[in-house]
Amino acid sequence: MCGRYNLIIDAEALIDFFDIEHAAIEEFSPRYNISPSQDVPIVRNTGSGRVLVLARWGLVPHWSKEEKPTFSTINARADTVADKPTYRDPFKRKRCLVPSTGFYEWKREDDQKIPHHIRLPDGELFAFAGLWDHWDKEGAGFDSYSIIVTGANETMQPIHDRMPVILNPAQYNTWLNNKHFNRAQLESMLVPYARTLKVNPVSRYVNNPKHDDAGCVAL
DNA sequence: CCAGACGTTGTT
DNA sequence: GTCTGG
DNA sequence: CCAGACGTTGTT
DNA sequence: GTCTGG
Repeated sequence: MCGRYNLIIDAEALIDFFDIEHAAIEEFSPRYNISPSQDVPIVRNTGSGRVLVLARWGLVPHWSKEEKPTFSTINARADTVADKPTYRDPFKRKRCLVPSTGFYEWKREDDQKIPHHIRLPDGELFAFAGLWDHWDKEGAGFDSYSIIVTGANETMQPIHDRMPVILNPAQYNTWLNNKHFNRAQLESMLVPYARTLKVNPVSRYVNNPKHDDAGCVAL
């Protein structure tokens, strides 16, 4: 599972790394502690280039009567994403990239839960495989998204048995091509990350969603 | 047919 | 214990 | 994911 | 909107 992550980078680097055609966000400050329900940058493909937009973490299906779903949609299981009513259509036509520089998982030890920060070897930018949808009510709509999760890879195993799907840059175009749907090809991308990750225990400071500074990635 | 769910994880 | 808010 | 609330009425 | 359960 993935219920908290960070995006410690400035807008310029984000736009550069993801080859963004149009950035539909006013401004962006590095985020150390992104929580569900918050508006966060995601990358979508419009057909004429990639756009960076703000979307709410926790996918609200277009058919939802309420502005908030009555069930958790922050994550979608890789093995059922093609079949679940909430994710089936987004999987076909509304795939997105969710930029990140690291995520947090809580390791259970006895009766304690110790937060860990997981990132790429050099803390570089990467992307989770995501799905989005648009909810609208009398013109007042918004975009929201979910992060796809799968089993843990070798590095993650000691911490937690699940992890978010991390895509490689070589896969971005195929994942974002919402005009072409090949279920088997797309599902083959939703696997545990093949490379080694860096895992560090951090202070419980990160536990509080109100905290959003460098203290979140320190011990 | 209509009503009600639509999700994930962890724990018992 | 369980739900809501961030 | 964790933190924090979890309730009602009447009065200012 | 669409599927499942009754």
